[in-house]
Amino acid sequence: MAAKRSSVAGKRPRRTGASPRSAQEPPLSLERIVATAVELLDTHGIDGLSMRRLADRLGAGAMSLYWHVDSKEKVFDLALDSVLAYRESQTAGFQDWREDVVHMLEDWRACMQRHPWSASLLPRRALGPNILGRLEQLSKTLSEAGVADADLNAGIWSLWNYVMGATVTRGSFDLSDDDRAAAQRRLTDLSRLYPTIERSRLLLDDDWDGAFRKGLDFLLDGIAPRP
Amino acid sequence: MAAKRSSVAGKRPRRTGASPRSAQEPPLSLERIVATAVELLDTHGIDGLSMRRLADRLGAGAMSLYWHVDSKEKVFDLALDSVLAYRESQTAGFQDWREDVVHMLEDWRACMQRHPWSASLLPRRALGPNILGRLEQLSKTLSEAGVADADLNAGIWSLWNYVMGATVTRGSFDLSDDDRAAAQRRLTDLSRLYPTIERSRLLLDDDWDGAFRKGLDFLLDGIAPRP
DNA sequence: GCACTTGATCGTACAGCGTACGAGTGAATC
DNA sequence: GATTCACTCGTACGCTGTACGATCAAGTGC
Repeated sequence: MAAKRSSVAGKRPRRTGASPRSAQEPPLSLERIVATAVELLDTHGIDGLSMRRLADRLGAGAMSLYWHVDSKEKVFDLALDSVLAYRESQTAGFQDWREDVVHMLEDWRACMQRHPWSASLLPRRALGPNILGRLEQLSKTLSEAGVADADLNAGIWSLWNYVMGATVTRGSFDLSDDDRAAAQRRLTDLSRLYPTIERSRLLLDDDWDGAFRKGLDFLLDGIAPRP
Repeated sequence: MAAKRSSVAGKRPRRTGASPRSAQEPPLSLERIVATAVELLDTHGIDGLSMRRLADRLGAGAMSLYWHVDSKEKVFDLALDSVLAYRESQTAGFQDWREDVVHMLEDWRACMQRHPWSASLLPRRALGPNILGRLEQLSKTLSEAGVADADLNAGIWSLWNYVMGATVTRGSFDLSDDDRAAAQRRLTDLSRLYPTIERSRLLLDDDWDGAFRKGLDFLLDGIAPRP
């Protein structure tokens, strides 16, 4: 069971194995597999990724993937974490800790927005290095800002939850133009049932970025250490 | 295409059709299908629901389901919304609007916690009546509490996102005892990489309810109308 | 040069999936 | 008695993830 390969790739390239492939096709590697999986996910969505398709794109046989990877699940986990790579310098070091947090979380959200399938992968137990790294960064920033120890974990989690929720919600509520028209019609029909929603145009408003920022401010108002 | 049945069930029961089933087996109905799907999801998880299995449990042939339901996707949508049924009276009418909101959102979260598979279904475009109803209730409460119009939608979304995120996060971070031990070990190993996380025991803390409540308070602090 | 191990690839096969299609059934209606 | 309607279901197709074992190239020990 499990892959035969140890977690790290062998050092020497060891000229490619049995494959009589198109001669100069590069050999399989975890990196190539993950990168191609992301490609496939981006273009064909979460149902468009199958092991056979993935292997095809790599010019390999389907079962060859399993030497590098335990299972399809693992491919998903790796794809998710790979998409969340980050450079610390980009998102920290401003004057204000609030600004730091906003940058970090907006960047996180932007990453996931670029790869809409990633939201579907969130409810899985995947703590890759990038996810943990971002958590650490957030945690450190809040801690240094002077948030009380008793509030620290709750603060981290609430920010975290907020970002997760925003990306998940966006996936389910961001409507295509057709959907929008249909929703408009349906909502008008149903304005008796949902008058407040209808009046505020909650479902039709599409300033997601603005709303995200505003909600973040609400949250930070509550988290900020009291004088 | 699509189901031949119109959205509402026929009025007369019209004694059961061709099926030579075990005689007094009740006939198929949308309600029975959805209820059984939820059962199956609860016991076997999201991958445990297949149309064949579902039909088996109902004492029917697999293809019979498709007269009542467009596709498996639809079953998911219906199952999700059915689990989110609510009674308005249970979650509103307290003195304080904040208390109302807390009750509503804690109830929402509890519903989803009872059916862990529901978190995986969130990133889909499913606006069932129960989801919309709860949104409406939240929206109305905030509006009546005097939240400024300009802040209203952002407030609703941020609360919404927070709850969504909390249920999704819980799914991915709530560890079994074995996991917990492994994480403990791994985290200690990696405490160089993630010192702040390690020190705050962020991943080991399991007072989810408390943290949820606390984060909600942070958010409500920010949303509350200023005097 | 030869046997053997190791790293990597792949073909075949299996069980299961969602569902298109069309046939079949009994009751209601004309 | 013929027709229509509401509903059920068997078969079949193309697809899925992956277990198993065969295969081959390069490296190692003699």
